[in-house]
Amino acid sequence: MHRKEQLSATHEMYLKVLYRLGQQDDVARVKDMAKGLGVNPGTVSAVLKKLEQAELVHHDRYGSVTLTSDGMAVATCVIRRFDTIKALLTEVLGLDIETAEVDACMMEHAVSPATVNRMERMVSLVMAGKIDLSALENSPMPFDGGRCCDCETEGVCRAETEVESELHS
Amino acid sequence: MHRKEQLSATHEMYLKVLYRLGQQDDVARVKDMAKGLGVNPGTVSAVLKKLEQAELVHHDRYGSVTLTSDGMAVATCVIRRFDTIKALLTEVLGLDIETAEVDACMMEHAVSPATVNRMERMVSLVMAGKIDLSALENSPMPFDGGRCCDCETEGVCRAETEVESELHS
DNA sequence: GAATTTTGTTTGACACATCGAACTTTATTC
DNA sequence: GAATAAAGTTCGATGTGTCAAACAAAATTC
Repeated sequence: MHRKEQLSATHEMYLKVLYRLGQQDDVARVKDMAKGLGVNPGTVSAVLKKLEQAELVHHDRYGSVTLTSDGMAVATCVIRRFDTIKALLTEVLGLDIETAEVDACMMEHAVSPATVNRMERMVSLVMAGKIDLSALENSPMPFDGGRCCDCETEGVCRAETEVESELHS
Repeated sequence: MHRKEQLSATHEMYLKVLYRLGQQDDVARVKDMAKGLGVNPGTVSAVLKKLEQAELVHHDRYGSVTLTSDGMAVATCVIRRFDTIKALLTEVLGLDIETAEVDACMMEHAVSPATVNRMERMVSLVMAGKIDLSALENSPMPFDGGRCCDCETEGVCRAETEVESELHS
């Protein structure tokens, strides 16, 4: 995998959704991708064209869409990032699953390999009971008034524009 | 701070850079922002226009640029996110500062308030010595061959397109 | 197997963030 | 204070990701 030019977050999402669709149903359709991405079918057509040029998918006109092996490699990489971040947020930091999924879906496009590796390591040690996080459970939430981000109860404010489009999972 | 429509990552970056410039020099100039963002001055002019409409900055034509109080609130929020994520990556996960800064700069636009709060809590407990991470230091890196992301030694591969433009700090 | 419905594509438009180049203001220098 | 330099703005263009609407192909139904 020596893909020099970084893929956009968008392209990564398309590949991820495609991968997931391939897992549940056997074939993926434009319609399903559009639904999964919360996006217009016309948009999917357009993006698929680029993805095909990059040899990440192939797509029979009016037919099904599948990942190439390169596309598959990228997709599994993105999914690994997602899973790792989600696990970190839930298992280590104690966030609820919904918030964790929304955030992981945005963060998955922003982490370097080194970071993912460290996160993964942390998660596995915590889950193996080798790191004691009881201090975290008992500590109070940080709260000091004036900060715009202190709205833990509202939780998903940053994500709420995102929620209706079902990009995440 | 009830800002319903989410700001773009770009706008957040502009505000953050502006804040930092305001700290070191007293006045911020378009030139400085352009430099700090790795972007053309014309672009700064254009974006500033939007930011001014959103009442996040004011900008005297051909003159200096300053944050409004709303802009200041957003900027400090973004910076808090950056600092928190950076601290998590270095203090908790043990990443080097360079990688942590690059990643934090991308992730700062992708985390919900709830997540930042949890991260902050975690960081402060670790730094206060209330959580023992020695298991992490001694554990081997995850490595299982076929994965595209297993390139810890190259570290910043995902970020390297980003590095030359000095967006991060 | 013709009509209808569903699915997919194309087209034209838009917003965003960007550039480079032409132009305008402001600042500096002589 | 006129000439020059530096900083800022505007303009036209580009690429990306998106939409809605018009159109085309495939699938379903009768």
